[in-house]
Amino acid sequence: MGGPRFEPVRTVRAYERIVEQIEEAVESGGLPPGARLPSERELMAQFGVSRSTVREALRVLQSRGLVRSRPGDPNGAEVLPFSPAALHKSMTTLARVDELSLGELVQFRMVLDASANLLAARLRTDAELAEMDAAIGRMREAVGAGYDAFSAADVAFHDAVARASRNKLIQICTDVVRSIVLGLIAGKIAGSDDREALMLQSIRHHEEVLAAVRAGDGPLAARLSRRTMYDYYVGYVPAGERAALRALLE
Amino acid sequence: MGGPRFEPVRTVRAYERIVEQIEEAVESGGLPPGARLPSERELMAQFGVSRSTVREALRVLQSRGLVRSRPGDPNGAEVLPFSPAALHKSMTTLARVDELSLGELVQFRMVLDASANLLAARLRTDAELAEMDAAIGRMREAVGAGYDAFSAADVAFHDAVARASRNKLIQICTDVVRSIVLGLIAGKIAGSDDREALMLQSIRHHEEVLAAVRAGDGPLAARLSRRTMYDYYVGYVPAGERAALRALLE
DNA sequence: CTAGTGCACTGGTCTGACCAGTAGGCTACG
DNA sequence: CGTAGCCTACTGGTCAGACCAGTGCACTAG
Repeated sequence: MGGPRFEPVRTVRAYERIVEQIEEAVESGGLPPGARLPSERELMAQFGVSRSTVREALRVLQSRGLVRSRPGDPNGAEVLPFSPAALHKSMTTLARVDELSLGELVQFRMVLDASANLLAARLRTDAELAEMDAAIGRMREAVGAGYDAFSAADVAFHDAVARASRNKLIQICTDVVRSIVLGLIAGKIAGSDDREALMLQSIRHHEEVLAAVRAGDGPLAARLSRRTMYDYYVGYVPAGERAALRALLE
Repeated sequence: MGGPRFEPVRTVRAYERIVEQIEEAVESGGLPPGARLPSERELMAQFGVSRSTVREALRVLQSRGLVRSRPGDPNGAEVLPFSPAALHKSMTTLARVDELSLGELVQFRMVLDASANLLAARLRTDAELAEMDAAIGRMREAVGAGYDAFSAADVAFHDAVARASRNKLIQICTDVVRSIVLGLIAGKIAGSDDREALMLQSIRHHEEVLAAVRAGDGPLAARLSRRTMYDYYVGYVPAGERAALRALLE
């Protein structure tokens, strides 16, 4: 030992260098959302590579949701505002390939929603309370109108709570995980016979949660929200996984 | 209104179709990790497109962490086991471009870690307890040895807790968010004067958390873990954001 | 039996071309 | 003078064919 410690050289593809440079420019704010990249032919001159290489770099950036290109657009690729689409994609992949069970997903939603409620109870504004109230109103109206309308109102309620938590990470993860869960149980719902009873129960539960948030009782709101979600989804979760969900209920 | 509702046609790029097909094969298990894709020249025959198109598709799949290709490999691209690398990448991007503050990240870690502890207290095995114990032991040894060793032991402890929660989503998000947080505060640490005091306090806190987990008291473990993390990171969080963190402490 | 050498093949990159789109200027018509 | 429509100069999407450096494997010479 001793002497100079050599480290293995990592050959870096040309297109990767391009990705890095553009990514850096976007993330540092040098290329704000809405800005345009030069055209591919221009980029190939600036980077001193061929168009194939430029295009491979753009494909990567595009798959990460950083830019979008449109054929014929004389302005070149457009820098996009961040969207959790890439996050969503990778989490969906995770759910599909890595045996992520419905139980784990619901459990994670319980964790997120409970935390959102805990924070919302302390930080919510009157406008946000009104928003939650309105969402519950729409849930009530949608009982006879079918699952889609009901689910949309339900989503709106939880979104309002997540926003009131003031934590973007909670908002985004809530959004991503929820859409995966809804995708997994889609189709298993329409056939349910006691659907209306479940809706009415869910509305009652949401009202209790909202009351706790309004009263500023975070721990209570968190506990109630876990219970609400458990009752709403437990029917879709395999019996063997339900114990793990119950572990989150005091 | 009425009549047939037309929806805008979405032109689908050729490379996107290829991505979809291969993605589907990977996610459905038709191409398990370790399997090899045909070579690019073979793929271009199978899909009936040019090599550039095949390559753009492979770049996308590669940036999503599904496959890896290596020049000269006579077997073609390799299908990878899922790794949260893509998740990590998009969350890092989120943190950089979307003004994700350190406060939000730490708050999210508190949520995740508390939930992991809550679950771990109910589900942990003796082996996992031993692992946590060993990690605290390494933290103790590392007090004099510098921040890196201490931090590594600390990470090991939280990883053990996350694994004991039996929820992969919690494990992965914990891992991703932690590395972002550590990246953000890297460098602000070495200079700290009261570093050793902070370490000793942290060890004491971890011991209390472990005791609660061992006793099976989930709510207590959750509360203590939030406090532990708050005390450890509050010094790096801007004063204006600390109130939001305290909202998570009862 | 082994050490070494080719060879056939891989992915990475380049060149140059064609096509279908788009935007914006130009023209001819009202 | 105003506008509808065309024209052109671009764009990105795709293709074909080529070269190179690197790899694994079979074959061969010792």
